[in-house]
Amino acid sequence: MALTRNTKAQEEVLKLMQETPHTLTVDEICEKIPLQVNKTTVYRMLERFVAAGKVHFITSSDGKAHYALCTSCKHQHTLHNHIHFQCTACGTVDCLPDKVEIPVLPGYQMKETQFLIIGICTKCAAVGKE
Amino acid sequence: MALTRNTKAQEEVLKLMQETPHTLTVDEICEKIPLQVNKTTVYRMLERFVAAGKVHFITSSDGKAHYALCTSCKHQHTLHNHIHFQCTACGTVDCLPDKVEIPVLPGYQMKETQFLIIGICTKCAAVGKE
DNA sequence: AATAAAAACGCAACATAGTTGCAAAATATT
DNA sequence: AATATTTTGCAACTATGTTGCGTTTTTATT
Ligand SMILES: [Zn+2]
Ligand SMILES: [Zn+2]
Ligand SMILES: [Zn+2]
Ligand SMILES: [Zn+2]
Repeated sequence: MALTRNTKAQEEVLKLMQETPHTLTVDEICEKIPLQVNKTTVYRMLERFVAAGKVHFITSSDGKAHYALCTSCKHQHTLHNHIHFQCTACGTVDCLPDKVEIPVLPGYQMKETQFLIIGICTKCAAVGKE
Repeated sequence: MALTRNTKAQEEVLKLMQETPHTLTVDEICEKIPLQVNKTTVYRMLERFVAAGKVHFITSSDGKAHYALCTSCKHQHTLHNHIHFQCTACGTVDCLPDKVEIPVLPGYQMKETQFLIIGICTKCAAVGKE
């Protein structure tokens, strides 16, 4: 399932995601985008991006979906073995360059992976020490 | 924050969790428990269990919380480095014995970890091959 | 056993994230 | 320009989880 049409809304969302150094929730996208776009539209758009392998998402511990462009995962679209860090102080969720060794699980069929570490990010930790 | 009082409801929930080989959601607990317990009560109960280090939870990719007793994590209550497997066929989420090497992240303060692999579990994969 | 304090519970109302159906608008194709 | 298909907006809805508050249960004290 690939993207078939170019729209202003899609362009804007992709541009915002390229310019943002961390993951974004649907609400954040709706807020920060210069164009007014309905949340349902953003949900369905992201669904298409994920299906096309352009975007992946990580579910934070409180159950919200955070979306990011697929940059380090050119070949394996589904098995994202990089780590995500959720900061409980500033609320951001980041894609980290650090990767995890995915173990072999005989008998299981892996489709997707989500590695999440929760804590205080470097910025917030630095502020705390001042 | 430790448990201070024993109640029928808490006993039943712990017993159910001990007897169940996979994680449980709050709704599943409310359904399967022989005693009628309000969902708010179960939520608060699990919150206490988690704070006491008796229980941990994993958030599935669709944002639901799945709870399990802490068995393999006697010492480090928060950093659960075992893997969780979410089956998209039967919906179950399991604690697997397989563990992940948690990388060192300089500058970050880790509090909690959630490692999730999504796919088809051994049981459902076997059924598919018949 | 009666009393009192604290913890746990139930209920209703609420908050939020995400979904669905359908009609309208935008895009690509002829 | 006409047509077919994709994408969008809206409103209503579902589901998970939370909050406030009054009541009940548990436990400790008298
Ligand atoms: Zn932070
Ligand atoms: Zn990522
Ligand atoms: Zn299964
Ligand atoms: Zn577990």
